[in-house]
Amino acid sequence: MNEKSYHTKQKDILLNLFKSQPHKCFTSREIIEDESISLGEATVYRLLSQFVKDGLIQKFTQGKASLYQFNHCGGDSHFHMKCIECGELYHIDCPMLRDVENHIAHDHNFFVDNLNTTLYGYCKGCRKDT
Amino acid sequence: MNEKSYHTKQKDILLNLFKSQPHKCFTSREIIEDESISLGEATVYRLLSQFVKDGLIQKFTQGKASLYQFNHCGGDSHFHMKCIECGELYHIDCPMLRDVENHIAHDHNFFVDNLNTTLYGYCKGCRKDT
DNA sequence: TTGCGTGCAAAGGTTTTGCATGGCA
DNA sequence: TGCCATGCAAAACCTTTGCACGCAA
Repeated sequence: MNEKSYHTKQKDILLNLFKSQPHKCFTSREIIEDESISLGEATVYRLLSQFVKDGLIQKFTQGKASLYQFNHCGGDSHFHMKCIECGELYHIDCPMLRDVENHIAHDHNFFVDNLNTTLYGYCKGCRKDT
Repeated sequence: MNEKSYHTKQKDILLNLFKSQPHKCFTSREIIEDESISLGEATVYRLLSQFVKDGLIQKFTQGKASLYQFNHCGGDSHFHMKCIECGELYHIDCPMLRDVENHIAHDHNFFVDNLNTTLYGYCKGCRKDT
């Protein structure tokens, strides 16, 4: 809107972090503790929510902590899968899952928001422990 | 599996709360502050995560707070979908979703645990607000 | 110069953990 | 009687807020 916004060094630094690893999900902690960045805690949170609002990055909540990721392509449709055992987060971008979304929408009248959805389960390495 | 577990008064009290309002979502705070229950804070959290693990209740993370709700359906295989807008929980049991599980397992090496997975999105009635 | 942005510290809220006691089997 | 469960308090986290100073325009 008509918000006055300054262009600061900190904004560049943080945005470049996301751009440098556009497929990586960052936790706020990870960013705050990054020595090569060294931004104030409050600043990180303020910039993150600002970026989210501006559509530069995406936020999704996973349990207690939030994850942030560069938004490479506006409506990029992919799912997240989190391993219950090791905690690793996986991305899956596959045409079949789009079909699933459509199927659920048409046959079950539910419109999945894959940005807010995380599939839980076990990854290849952790499966044996089940 | 070979976990020793005692049957306690507190477990009954908490489980009965969920059973008494099987469609209601409770926040941890709500439960802790319920005078008629009066369970210790730590106990509530411990029992909640225990119930979740046992499949007795389901946990949803919506924004900051976690929500807990009775899980009517024992261990059978189907997915849950929760409307972000109205909070209603839907069940979906459809052969296609089994195919999806298999697909993810075979082609993406991830083994979805549908008991712990909830799809978030908008139901038919709430979709217009999106 | 103006006033937004930053960083520090403190506050606020949720969940976890340590430890002594209580209660089930 | 063993040993898990409970409850209290403290700790551990994540995130927000207040405030003085710094810095962009």
